[in-house]
Order: sequence, then C-alpha cells, then structure tokens
Amino acid sequence: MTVTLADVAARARVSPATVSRVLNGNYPVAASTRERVLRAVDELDYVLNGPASALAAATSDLVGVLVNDIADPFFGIMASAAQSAIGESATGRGGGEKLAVVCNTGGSPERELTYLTLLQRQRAAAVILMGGALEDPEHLAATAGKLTKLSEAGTRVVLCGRPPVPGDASAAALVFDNRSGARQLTEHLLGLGHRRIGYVAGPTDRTTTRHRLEGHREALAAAGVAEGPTVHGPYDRSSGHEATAELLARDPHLTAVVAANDTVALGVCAALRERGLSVPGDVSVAGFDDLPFSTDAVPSLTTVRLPLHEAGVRAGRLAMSTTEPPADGVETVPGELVVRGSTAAPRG
Amino acid sequence: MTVTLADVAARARVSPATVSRVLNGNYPVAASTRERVLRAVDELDYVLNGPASALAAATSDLVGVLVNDIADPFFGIMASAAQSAIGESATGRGGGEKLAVVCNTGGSPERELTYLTLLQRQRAAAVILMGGALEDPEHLAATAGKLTKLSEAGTRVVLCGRPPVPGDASAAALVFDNRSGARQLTEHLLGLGHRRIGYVAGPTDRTTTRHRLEGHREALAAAGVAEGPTVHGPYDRSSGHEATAELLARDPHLTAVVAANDTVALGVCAALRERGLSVPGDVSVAGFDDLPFSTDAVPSLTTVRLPLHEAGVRAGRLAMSTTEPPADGVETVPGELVVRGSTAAPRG
DNA sequence: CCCTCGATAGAAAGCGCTTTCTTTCCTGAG
DNA sequence: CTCAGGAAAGAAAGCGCTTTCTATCGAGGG
Repeated sequence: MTVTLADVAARARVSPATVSRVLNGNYPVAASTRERVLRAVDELDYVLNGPASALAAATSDLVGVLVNDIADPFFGIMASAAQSAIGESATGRGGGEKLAVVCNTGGSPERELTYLTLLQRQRAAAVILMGGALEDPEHLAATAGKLTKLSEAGTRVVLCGRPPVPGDASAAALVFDNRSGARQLTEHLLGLGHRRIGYVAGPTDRTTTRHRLEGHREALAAAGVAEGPTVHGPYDRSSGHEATAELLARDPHLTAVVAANDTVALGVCAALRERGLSVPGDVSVAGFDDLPFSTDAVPSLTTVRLPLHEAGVRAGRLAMSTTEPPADGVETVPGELVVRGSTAAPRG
Repeated sequence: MTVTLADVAARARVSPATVSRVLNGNYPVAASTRERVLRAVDELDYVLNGPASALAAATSDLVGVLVNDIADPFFGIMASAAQSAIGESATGRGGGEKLAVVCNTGGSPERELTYLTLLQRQRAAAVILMGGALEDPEHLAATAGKLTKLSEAGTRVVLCGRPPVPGDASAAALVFDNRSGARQLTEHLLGLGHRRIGYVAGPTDRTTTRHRLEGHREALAAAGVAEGPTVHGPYDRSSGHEATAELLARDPHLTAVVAANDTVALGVCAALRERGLSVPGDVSVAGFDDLPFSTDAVPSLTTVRLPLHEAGVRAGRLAMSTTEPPADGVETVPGELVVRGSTAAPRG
C-alpha cells in the first residue's frame, strides 16, 4: 500500500541503509548512487515516515510554539516571525526541514501543560513559550518540572516574553522590558500634566500584567502622584470598553487612561466616545505593544513599541541553535515610547 | 535514561501489552490491574513515546491547520475556534487528546506544499486548509495530488474558505459566500447613490480575491453602472493605504471605495484622512469580514460579516468526525451585510 | 464432576527507519 | 606485483509501541 524505504531501495537496487543515508545526507554516498536513489524516490513518490524516523533517531523535526491567544496579533506577529526563522535555518538532519507549529493555550494553564506533554510525546526538537505566565506557584512548579524534563530529553526550550524559570538554567529566555516601558509611558502622561490616571490592567496573576502595573506605579510614586483607579480584565477590546465605565464611575474626573495593551486601548477609546468624551480632548488614552492598527486608529495611539517581529525571529533562532544557551541566557528586549495623537495635555 | 512502557510494565508486574491496553483503554482490563498500572505510570512519570506509538498504530494524534497568515486575526479567529473544537472532541484513542497545530504558509504555495508533506510524514490524523487558494493550475494540481495522497493514507482533509478540489470528493469543504456578500455590499453602495466606486482587491490569482471581485462586478453590471478603478495588493493595511493613492489618481472623483477586507479598509481610511478627505463625508469606505476592531474604527466600518468563529468550529468538527464527509461535502457559509458609519450617500 | 465459554493477561511479531559494525572494492605506495 | 588503507555499500540490530494470536483461570451448564 504505502511506499516504504525498502521499496525505494529495491527500485534503486541498493540497500535500505543507503537510501536512508542519501535522504539524510550525513554520510558519503557516491554521486551516481545518490542520483539513482533520488530518482527512485521521485518515481515512487516516496514520503519518509516521520514517526518511524523519529523513533529510530530518537528525535523529531517538530518545533512547538505555544501562545496564549492565537487570535491576538501580538502573538500572531511573534509566532509568524519565529516560524520563518525556524524554516530558514535548514541546518539540521533530514534535509533540515523543521515543522514549526503553533499551539494555542488560550491562556489556560491546563492546556499549556497538556500541549507540553503532547510535545514531549512527539519528542519535539524545541519548544518556544510565548507570552506572560500565570503566577500561580503550583502551576509555575508544574511548568518548571515539565520544562526540565523536556530539556533533559534533549528538547530545546525558549521562553519569549516570560521570565526565566528560577531553578532552571537550561532554557534560553527573552524578556520584554514591560516595567520600564510602562514607566516611560506614565512619565509621559505625568509630563503632560495628568494627575488623575486610570489603569485598565490585564488578567490578574500574570507576569506581564504585574510588570506593566509595577512600572506604572513606579512612575507615579516617583512623581508623588496618587494612584488612580485600576480595573483588571482580559486582553481584548470589550475589556477596555467595560472597564472604562467602571473607571469613570470610580473617578469621574479622570484625565487619562492607560490600557494594558493597544487592543484594550481601542475599546477604551470607543467607550469614551460613546459617552461623548473626546480623545485626547477630554481624556488621553495610551496603549502598549504598538500593533499595526495602532497607527491607523483615530486618534492614532500613543503606545510603547515592542519589537515583536525581531523578538520572534530571535526566539526562533535560539530554538534552532544547537549551541548551549548563552550564559544564564536571559536577554532583555527594550520597549520604546511612541507618542502619537491619543495623548495630550489635560484640559484647563 | 528515559522511562519506557516496559519499565512501567515491570513495575506494575504485568506485561507491556497490558500497559498499552490500559493507556489506550480499548480493551478490557481488570480494575485492580488498571489501577496498579496507572500508579506505576504516575510513579515513574511515564510519558508515551509518540513516534513509537504512531509507528506501531500507523496513525498519530496530530491535526494540522494551515493558514495563509497567522498574524491576521481573520485566520487567528478561525484557527483558534478550530483548535478548541478539536481539543474538546476527546473521542479518539489514546485518551483522544489530539494535538491541533497551526502552520503558517504565509500564502506561499511552496510552503503550503512543504507543510502538507511534513504533515503527511507525521501521518497526521487530519489536515485543515484555511483561506483562499492560489489559482495557478500547476500548483492547484500539485495540491490536489497531495491531498488525495493524504486522504488515501487515512488523513482527514477539510477545506475551509477555499473551493473543493474538482476531482476529489474525499475532502469536506466549507466555503464562504464571498460572491454574494460582495454583491450585497456593492448593492448597498449603489443604493446609496454611488456611481464611481473604486476597488482595492486582494492578491491576484487567489480564489477569495476573484470571488469578491466577481460579486462586486455582478452588482455593478446588474445596475448598469460602469466599473471603477481596481488595484490589487496583499491583505494588509499598507496595501489599502498605497492603493488609495493609485485609485484617486485614476479617478479623482470617486465617491466610494470597497476594500478586499477590513484591514485593507482601515488603510484606505487612513490614506483618505491624510489627504483631507472625510469618511464617509467625501468618500464612503467598506470592508469585508467584520473583524473585532471594525466596530471600534472611526468611523465604524460597513462590512460583510463572516461567521469566522462558527466556521472554525465547524471545520474542527469535520476534521474530527470519523464518518465519511457528507454527500459531496460542500457547505456554504453565508455572509451578512453590516451597515455602519463608514458608508453614506455621496455628496449632493 | 468435566467441559465449554467468557474474561483477562501474556507472547511475540512486526511498524519503517537509523546506525554501528562489516564487507567489498579500488587506489596507490612499496 | 603485493598489500595497506580508505571510500562506499550492505547486514542487522534495535528504537518503543500496538496488536494479533494464545494461554490461563473461573464459573456455570450438562
């Protein structure tokens, strides 16, 4: 029924071993033989049996990219970049083609663990975890354990946008400087003269949420300004939309709102507009990430640009590099304040 | 080093066969034995070797979801929906956990084929192709061939948002009614009184692009209105941005622009605004897809809503169903015109 | 009280590939 | 002309699991 290595070998009149060697290109094979084999492969339309090959070689060409929300361009951009970086590095064995696949955890710790196990099952060549982690000790420990197991089994582990695992130096980590970015953003608002600033934070117990919030508070504290109302919610537009009502209820005199990210900021703008408040005339709004649509928003969004594409590429490269992770392997990716039309000095 | 089935068997004092049966749950095993085995699995922290299992069983628990652009929420939403539908259907063997992974083709036919081969290698349980296809005969044939091979090898094939393969009835297909949606949209514009309508189309030689364009032309023809300028480009904001200049150069008196999708429409709006033209005061703009951000755009976007989430879920279910595809297996997903603020009657 | 049948568990044969260990064959040095 | 040495190809032993085919053990029925 299906064509196997042996069939190809028979047709090319060589041994299965030779065919394998031609396909993997890691052993000298005479040019004439190679050509004969390749022709047979072509004629029979042979496709390597991945599982068999992975079993025998004790490693597969699968690379898993775990993201919190695949529908969010924040992850889409990074994943896409990582995927192309991985695809390009055709260095490995078996023609080097790695199959980079992205897995959507939906932010659920259970699914994250499930995917990690599944990837472990497949003997994945590498795993990239993208996005903030849940700060629950129990889950943190479970994840750390899994990651250690994976490293031990030879799977490369890369963290992108989440802090390194304390006990484990085997994973390379790429962290965004959320704290400093958030601080700059709030400093910008303070510099404009804002003193009543609301904050729409991301989901509770997430590293990203906490770091951004801490940066915001640092700036406030440094300026001796009291913290305004804060509301938590998911990273989507409706979260920003709903939070705005709450924020305004808690302090009707807010002059600025900082959002967890650009998507949320858009929801905030919409809610403000619905209440007849103009941005930035009545209330200034700022986001985070600088997603592509932020430029086109009306008004265009003041935000902190994160080099998502570069970070993705970097993560992909780290996942591919066979070398050990750089000493202690934590690399910080800076954010850059981008001032646009959605922030201005408060009225009066 | 790594724990194998045999180790578990030894510890539970049963044969490897029994352990396998407990794990797969498809054969009667006495409760006491089962418990003993499960305990051993737990104590040894055993993880099934996927490749070995796939090799022996001649099938894996991998489901591939191919998308044209993972950074585009259009695909993100569908992929996310499909993935959860697949995750929920824990019906299969081996605990039923399927590993749904998304592969980013970037719209490149070569990468599409590469991923298909890679998935074929892995003996994927199912493959879902999302998004329009390239209309190149050669590539079409190559893809069709691959898909046939996959079906023959027992891989379920589902097409979502792309027309069924002519010769092959083994694949289930879900198609969006792009033509009719586009027709309604243009009819809406015509109804408002527009007669000079520009069109920013998607990439050439893509089914989605062609169908939407055809719907647009049908409406125009039915109303006896001459076709306005048309520009092709990718499905991103800059495409809309750049195309607008071209459109306006070809007809400075345009009163409306229809964009390939919402993202492109946003770029069009931005470009118009930069030239001092108001939307919809001077020029009406319409999009397609109704992505989440379209409601919040300023002005909010008139568009054609596609039930992306539902379609994704449907595709996921089809991929999981072990039953043969429904007779002829083509299911049409309708689009719904959503009129919002970006379209209005042309000026005087 | 023997035998048959149903319910469990074990034995063992692969699944298709990689890779070590050999063998073969040819080239060039002595 | 012989022999060492190296390049290229083959033989064969698994990799870890699934799954037929058997074997075993009780429990009823005759």
